[in-house]
Order: sequence, then structure tokens, then C-alpha cells
Amino acid sequence: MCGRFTLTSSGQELAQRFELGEVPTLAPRFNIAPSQDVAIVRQPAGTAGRLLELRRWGLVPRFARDPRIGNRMINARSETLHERRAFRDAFRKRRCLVPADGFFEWRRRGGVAQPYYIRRVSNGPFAFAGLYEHWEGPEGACVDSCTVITTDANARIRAVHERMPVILDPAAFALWLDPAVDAAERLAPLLAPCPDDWLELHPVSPRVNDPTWDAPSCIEPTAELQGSLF
DNA sequence: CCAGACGTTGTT
DNA sequence: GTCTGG
DNA sequence: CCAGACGTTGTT
DNA sequence: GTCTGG
Repeated sequence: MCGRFTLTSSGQELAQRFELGEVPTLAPRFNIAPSQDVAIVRQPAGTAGRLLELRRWGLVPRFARDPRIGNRMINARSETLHERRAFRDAFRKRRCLVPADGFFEWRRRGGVAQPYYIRRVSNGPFAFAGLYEHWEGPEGACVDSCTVITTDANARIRAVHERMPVILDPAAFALWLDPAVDAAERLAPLLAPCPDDWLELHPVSPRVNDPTWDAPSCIEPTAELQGSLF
């Protein structure tokens, strides 16, 4: 799955990769966690242009009475998107890209959870497939939120974890973002595990476990944690 | 009909 | 154990 | 995802 | 809002 990621690329790199107009450089983030604001790229209905904006990570369905439900909607399974009530409408009409330049997965063995950092071999920004939603509560409260779609891990990632985020081929961005497209049979093929050779991974310090620790040390390679001696 | 969920992951 | 917050 | 709380009453 | 479960 995907519960932490990084975004450190410059505004220029993001603008180039996602075919955006001028984008301000965001503060580099080495430990983006659920409930925090994340950048997304979307194409509003009735337009041909893309825009980058910030949204809360953890999708709050329109029908939610309590927006805290979003804390448990940080991922959506690609296999069941089309039938889940919480995601179905967003899958048809509100798809987005979630720019990232790496993500974390934890390998559990015995009592030890070893975090790994995973990034592109070519080491630049890429896109998770995502969905977004707009929620309005009583008294004018509103939340603009998003979620990251998951799929089976590819062979390389499977050494660490059984699931991984969907990473879209840039050639698929236009179709994925087009709000006029709502044919599940055209979109489903995009939601596959990315090729093994796109990604590389290395173990990192468990400092990344603390969602308030946001520093370059989150992604520096380290030795594997030692398991319990007992 | 009404009430209650609406989700994923991992672990057992 | 389960939920909330980051 | 992980970390940290998980509760009420009364008093200041 | 819509579906599932009772």
C-alpha cells in the first residue's frame, strides 16, 4: 500500500513532468503522511487545462457525516474502485495524479518493521493514480481531499510488501485525467503494477516512522535493522 | 421497512 | 483492541 | 503508514 | 446518496 511518500522536486521539474504552466516550488517534503496536505494534478470538468493544488490526504466521501472518516480512506483498491460506494463517483468523474518522487513501505518480519524508500531508477517525479472529492458539512465547513490507488506489488517490491501504489505511465496521464472519460474498461488497464525496472529501493532509518519527522535523513540508505536477539 | 455502513492494511 | 491525529 | 491516546469531574 | 443487513 502507500502510507508515506516524498515530494522534493522543484516547481520547474513538476511543470515539465506534468505539462503544467508555471508552478511555484513547494517546500521539499521527505515524509508526507496521511491527513496532511498533498499536491495533486487534475483537469476540471469542462476544461482542457491541468492545475496543481493542495488537498488533504484521506478521501472524505460526499455523504460523510463526519470528515474524520477520511483518516481511513488514504488508499483505494484498484480492483474494487468501480463498486465501492465511497470511491465509485470519484472514479468516474474525479481522477487525479498525485505527484511524488518516492514512497515508503515497511517490511514486517518477526517483531521488526523495517522501512524502505522506493524511487524511480531515473530519480525524478512520477505520478500515483489518485481520486479527489469535495465534501461540504453543516455551517459552511468543507474539505477538499484525495486518495492514492493501490494494486498488487510488482516482483521487485514484493520482497518488501504485497501491495503498492499505482504509478502511471506519463503516456496515460491524459486519458486518466480526462473527466469526459468514464469507461471503466478503458481505465482499468492503467491500474496495473508498474514494470519492475522502473523502481529501486533501499532500507532507511525508522526515524521515518514518526510522521512529524520530515528531513532528508528519512531517505538516506542505512543498514537493515537487527532483529531481536531473543 | 429502517438502521447502519460506506475502507484498507495486516495479522491471527 | 481501536480510533484519532499527523 | 506509525504514534499515541483511550476519561470525567471539579477546581484553578 | 446508495447499498447491505436484519
